[in-house]
Amino acid sequence: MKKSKPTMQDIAKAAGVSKATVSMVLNKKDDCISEGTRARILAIADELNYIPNSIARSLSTNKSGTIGIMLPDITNPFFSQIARAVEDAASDYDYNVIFCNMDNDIAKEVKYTKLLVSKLVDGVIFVTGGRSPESVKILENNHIPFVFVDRHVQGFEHYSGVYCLNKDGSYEGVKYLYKKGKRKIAFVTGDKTLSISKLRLEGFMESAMELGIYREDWVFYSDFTIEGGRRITEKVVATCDEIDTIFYSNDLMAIGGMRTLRAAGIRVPDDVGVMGYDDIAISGMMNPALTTIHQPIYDMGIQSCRLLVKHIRGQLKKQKIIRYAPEILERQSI
Amino acid sequence: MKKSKPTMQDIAKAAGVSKATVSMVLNKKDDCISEGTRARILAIADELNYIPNSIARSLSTNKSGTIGIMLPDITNPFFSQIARAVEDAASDYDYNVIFCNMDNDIAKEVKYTKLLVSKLVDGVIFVTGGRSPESVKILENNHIPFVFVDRHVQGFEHYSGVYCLNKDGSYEGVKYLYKKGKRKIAFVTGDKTLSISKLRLEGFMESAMELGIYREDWVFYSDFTIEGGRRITEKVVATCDEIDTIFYSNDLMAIGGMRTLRAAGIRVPDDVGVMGYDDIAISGMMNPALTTIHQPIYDMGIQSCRLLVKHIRGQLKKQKIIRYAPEILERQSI
DNA sequence: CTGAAAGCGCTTACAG
DNA sequence: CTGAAAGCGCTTACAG
Repeated sequence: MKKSKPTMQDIAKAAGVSKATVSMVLNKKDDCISEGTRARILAIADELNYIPNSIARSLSTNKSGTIGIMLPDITNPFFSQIARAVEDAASDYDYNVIFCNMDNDIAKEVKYTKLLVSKLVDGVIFVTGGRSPESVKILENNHIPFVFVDRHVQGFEHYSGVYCLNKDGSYEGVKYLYKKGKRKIAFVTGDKTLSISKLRLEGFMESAMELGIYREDWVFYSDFTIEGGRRITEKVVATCDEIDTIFYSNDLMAIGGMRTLRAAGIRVPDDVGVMGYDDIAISGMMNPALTTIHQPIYDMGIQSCRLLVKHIRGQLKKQKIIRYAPEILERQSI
Repeated sequence: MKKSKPTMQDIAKAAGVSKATVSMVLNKKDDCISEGTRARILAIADELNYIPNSIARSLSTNKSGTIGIMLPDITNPFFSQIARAVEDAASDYDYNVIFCNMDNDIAKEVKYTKLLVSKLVDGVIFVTGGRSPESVKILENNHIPFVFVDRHVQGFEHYSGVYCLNKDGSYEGVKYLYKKGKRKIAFVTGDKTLSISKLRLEGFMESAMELGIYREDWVFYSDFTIEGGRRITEKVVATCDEIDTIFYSNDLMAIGGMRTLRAAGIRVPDDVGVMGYDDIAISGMMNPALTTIHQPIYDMGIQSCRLLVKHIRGQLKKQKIIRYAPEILERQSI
């Protein structure tokens, strides 16, 4: 029942050595410490339930042992999956992870970035295609390594990141739909300022044009949420009743959309087919199960963290970009 | 282009004052600093893009400004919702949050707890009804405040926590089903070692017995995941074809279960009704939309963080428990 | 094989 | 109104 946490000093006193010696054995830099001293120190540390003060450690070493992950919203299954992967990988390297919900809000982004800098995070995973390069610049000025996942910040295309080829996904998606006999395809894209929105739209347009089925008035804009999907689908239903397929550029919108279609008495896939993008965990549970573009979300998270750790350790001379290929996952909504 | 982060010393030198003075103005404890000095210091700090080193600050103040949240799996919508709420509330108080995925693994739990202690977290939100009190004891020994959410650790029932009355939920749920004409109800409970599993089962049993519809062989055990729901549902379908309802003790299992029922050609709600528990965000999007027991998940998260902060600030003399009442949310699966 | 000492960047009484 | 000094709990050359 000691009033406060034991320190190295306490152990040192009890063992009759200096705290330098204690530090060495506790950090396994004890090549040259006698077996007896080491055993004694270890025993005392154990008995005292000693837990090192890593804040003090950080102050000397200038490393915090924590990384940050900045994402739009942990509640979105896509991001929680990434966060999970990052944390799993980080944990293997003995890093903790601080998460920050940005909500696509630049002010929040900057505020959090500064907080992470002040906490001396060793690196950050950036999963928010902020319209503003400000936060990234702050990181750079403070020499904190970062890697993008899924989406990058404008002007930082060549920095380290892990992506899944977005343009290819929607490009191939349209081809698949065409092969399935679909000719009247509406496309719903997300937040215009995001690189992934643009890329997915580009892929759609290119493919649809090549096949001669592109119609400008069948392209709709919404945001990447269930609510966004519901809202825009009402509009799609109201404005064009001749379409045979809705291709949503993420699963969350597709899920919201299917709900709206159902409420409107439109059957999926009989009356209209629905295609998603991402393949979040829940998509296979929908009724009908959602046909979508699969991305290896978990793997992307793992790789991003490994990449980050390499940067932190200085094992990478230059920026590195990892690209995955998306795959069409056929289920029942087409 | 300075090689390393500017410190208070740098500002002090540039302003021709001591770092004590700089510290005071930057921390707004500047009642007695002349307007001129303050302005000068602020201007220099701004020009240098000074970001305080909060690690150093922590070492002096013995507070880290971060809290930890320990949960089973951030990928589970229930927990990501809590995590989101906690982070929102924490952010209002200028706390960062570190999240840890426990996976119901005691070894991980203990490891993470020590890590959080070593990082000097100011408090922790504990959302994992660990079978073992070990982690909680470590927290206690190190005088780190914690509050439970949703589930508590055995033997710590009287510690601060935020709960939704679990027994009441399933108790009322059965009554509701009975009122709907259901008499042959199978109940699927989760991990036996968790307090919420026991409580929900108790509520079910009590209610079913009162109504004279309890059948021991209609109680099934699985775990709180989609996969767990799928697996157990196969068994339910195989062993009893006379049941008219399956009451799952969380939504994730119900969602998995509906998938299995569909695959088996069993229609919901026509052939068998399905009832969930939790009301996670996705439940309303299912087809049929899931009838479930609503819990105010987000609010619970917010309250837990506020409670924690009060503990941290020493504004609470004793432990405090907040209880919410669950509500039946009628949708279409019954 | 081990200790004394300086330093990491702050905060906080205490003086003046 | 402001500065000098000690201290937070570690790590890390450097001596011996």
